[in-house]
Formats: sequence, C-alpha cells, structure tokens
Amino acid sequence: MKQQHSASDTAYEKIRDAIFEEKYERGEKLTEVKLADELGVSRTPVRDAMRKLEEEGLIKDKRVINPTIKDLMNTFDVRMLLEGFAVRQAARYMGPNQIEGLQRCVETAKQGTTEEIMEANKEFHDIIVSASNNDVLIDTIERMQSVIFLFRRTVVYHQRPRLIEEHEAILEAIRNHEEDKAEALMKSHLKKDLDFSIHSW
Amino acid sequence: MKQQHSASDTAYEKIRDAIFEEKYERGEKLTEVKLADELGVSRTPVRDAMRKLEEEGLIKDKRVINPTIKDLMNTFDVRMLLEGFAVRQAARYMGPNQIEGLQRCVETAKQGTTEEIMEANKEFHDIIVSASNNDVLIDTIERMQSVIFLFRRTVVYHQRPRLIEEHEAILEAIRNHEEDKAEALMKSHLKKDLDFSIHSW
DNA sequence: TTTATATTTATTGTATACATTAAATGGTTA
DNA sequence: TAACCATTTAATGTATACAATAAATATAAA
Repeated sequence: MKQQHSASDTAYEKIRDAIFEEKYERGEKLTEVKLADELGVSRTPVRDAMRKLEEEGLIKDKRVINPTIKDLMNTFDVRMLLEGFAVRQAARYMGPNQIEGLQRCVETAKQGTTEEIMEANKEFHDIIVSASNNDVLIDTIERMQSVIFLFRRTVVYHQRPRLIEEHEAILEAIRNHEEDKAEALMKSHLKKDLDFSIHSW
Repeated sequence: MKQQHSASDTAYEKIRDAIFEEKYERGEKLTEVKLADELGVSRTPVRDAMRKLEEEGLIKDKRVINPTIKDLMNTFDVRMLLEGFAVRQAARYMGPNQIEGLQRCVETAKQGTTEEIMEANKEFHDIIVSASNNDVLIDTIERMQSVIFLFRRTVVYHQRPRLIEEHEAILEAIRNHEEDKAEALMKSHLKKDLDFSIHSW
C-alpha cells in the first residue's frame, strides 16, 4: 500500500530543499551531471526532478530562479483572487466540522511551538482553499507555494504581527456566512502578508 | 537562430493533437512503448511529452482525461476570476495601439474565414490577458487552454451567437476605461461561453 | 465455483552509451 | 586590442539495455 518514493521523487525533494536552504544560489546554473553526482543517481531521475521544479517555477532555464518583487506581487495578485473566491465558498458552504478545523488552527497558532504555528497557519489557508471544491483552483494555488516559500524568510515571518487576529476575523466572517466580509478580510490579510514579505526582504 | 524543435516537442504536439482529434479515446491508457512505436522515436521523448501533457491536464495517470461538466465549470470559474482581473488592467492601462489590436480582432471576426474567426477571437482574449502584465496569471490561463479546447467542439462553437457583439462591448468598456463594466462584461461573456459549451455537449 | 497464491507478462523506472547541440577556449588577423 | 573563426570541451537530447514494479493469467486448494 505504502509506495516508497522513487529516485525521481527523492531527487526532487533534495534539490528543492537545497534551493530553499540556499545551498544553491539564486541564478545558479544547475547541470544534470553535477546534480546526479551529488545525489548518487543517474541523470534520468534528475531530469525528471528538474522538470517538476521548472513547473513550479523554482527553476527556469536550468537556473535557480531569482524572483523579483514584481514576481512576488504577481503571485499574490493571483493568490488574492483565488483565495478571495475560495473564502466566499467557505462562508457559504462550510459545515460545523470544517469550521471546527479552522478554529483548531487558530488555537494552535496561539500557543504552539514556532514550527507548529507555521504549520497551523498554513493549514488554515489550505482548509479554506479546499472548501472551494475546485480542483483547478486548488492545484493552481498549490503550484505557487514554492515561490512564496522561497521568497519568505520563515524566521522573520514568524513574527508577522496581527496574523492570528486576522485569521480569527476571517473565521468569524465564515462562521456568520458573511461572504463579502470574508473576501475583503482575506484580501487585506494577504495584502499585509505581501507587504510584510517585501519589507522584511 | 531558428531552432528546429526536438523529438520531445514533436512527440508532444502529435500526441496532443491526436487527443484533440479523438484518435485516442477519453480514458484510454497510453503506454510509452506504443506511442514510441507509433511516432518512430524512443521512449525518452515520449516520456517528456507525456509529462508535459500531464501538466496541462490532458493526461492523468497515463490516461487521456475524460473531463466532466464540473471540471469545465471549475476551469471557467478560475478563468472568470483571472480574465476579469486582466480586463480591469486592460481598461486602466491599455494604450491606443493595443486597443487597435483588439479592434482588428473584432473586424477579422466579422468577415474572415472560420479558421480566421476562431483565431481572431482567441487573439482577442490573449491580448487582454497579456495586458494584465502578470506572468503568473498569463501562465495559469495558458495552461488551462488545452482542457477548454478539448471540451469545446470547435465546429459547433463557431456558431456561438452574439460572441462578436460581446467582444465589441468589452472593447468599448476598455476604450472608455470603465473597469467595473469591463469586468462585468467579461465575466458574463465567459459565463455564456461556458453555458454554450455545456449545452452543445 | 470461488478464493488464494504462484508465475508469467507488460509497463514503467533507472542507468548508461552515443549523438547532437551549445558553450568555452584559443589562436589568427584586421 | 578587438573581432572572427576553428577547435575543443561541456551539456543536453536521444536511444537502448537492464531492473523493479505492477498487471494479468494460470494453477491449486477450499
């Protein structure tokens, strides 16, 4: 049942994480042979991995991307549209158990460890996104995560002020089925995220 | 300067077109060896091509996709969000020469051949999308085209009523910098597209 | 018959060799 | 020196062989 992941998968993860950890510099050219040697596999799985990373936008033309502020703004503009839509669906259709899930995320974010807090806040958004019940939308947002993660220095981001309060406000709007309010709150929330990411850059 | 395309590229195009022409049935399993034989190449470029087709959503789990109405609706919901945003930017920032381009699309659509009309209407949307000046948005819409095309029976779609008039109205709103109106018109335009595609299914 | 377990077959995953193309180097001439 | 071409080197594209896995078929026991 539990399929161990293939050489391609591990290659993908390792290269991705290496990029996140800045083991490879922004703009650095990645060659198949070099990566294959480092990972101890042949070029084939490395090629697979690189193609996947190109899809996500972490690699472009065989080079580690070096996103600009504009790239981040573009990503967030799309994200605001999609998550704005998703949160409307959430406000309309979410049942008590799903709302409960959001509530738990907020609680964890109030008292967990740094790691747990980051995780819970991510989960909060994931739950709302999946409430859209739209696979195209879900996949699109998923694909953008890597670039967002690459841009955001997690150490600093953890201290982003008022984040939990904003989540709470969004949750409250969902609970009260206030679509317009939920959308507006989500958009301004993401806007603040963007601004914080830019200014702590 | 002009790079001839590789075996991977031609494999991609041939398989994609074969899917469009329903040479391969919906849901049919595509195996690498079979395709490689048919195309007269090795498995390697076929794998590349299949991976690209999976990205686009034309293949899923090695099978030709068989999109449902819900899939189409999901795609259009996202498209409405993104093109709605794009047309706002168009209304705000488009210069006379770009507007001229849109005008030409409308003209061609009024008197060209079937082929030209289809092309011009596609171009109309492309120009607006690119006016968003947002690569993330542009790429996202681009990726959705294959599924839309697969779903739309072009023969029938050519007769979609009032399409040109709707484009004209959108163009007029852009010309007058009426953002809200442009967005509303674009969304209802796409909604009619969706409905037409569903009903002519 | 049905279920379960081997055994075979088909398909995909991976490594590697070779072909082709692109990049880099070095030398020659204006 | 700078610009050009030739030659080498590196990198990617493609084919193919072999390995591992998944699917299908056959065989045996309940």
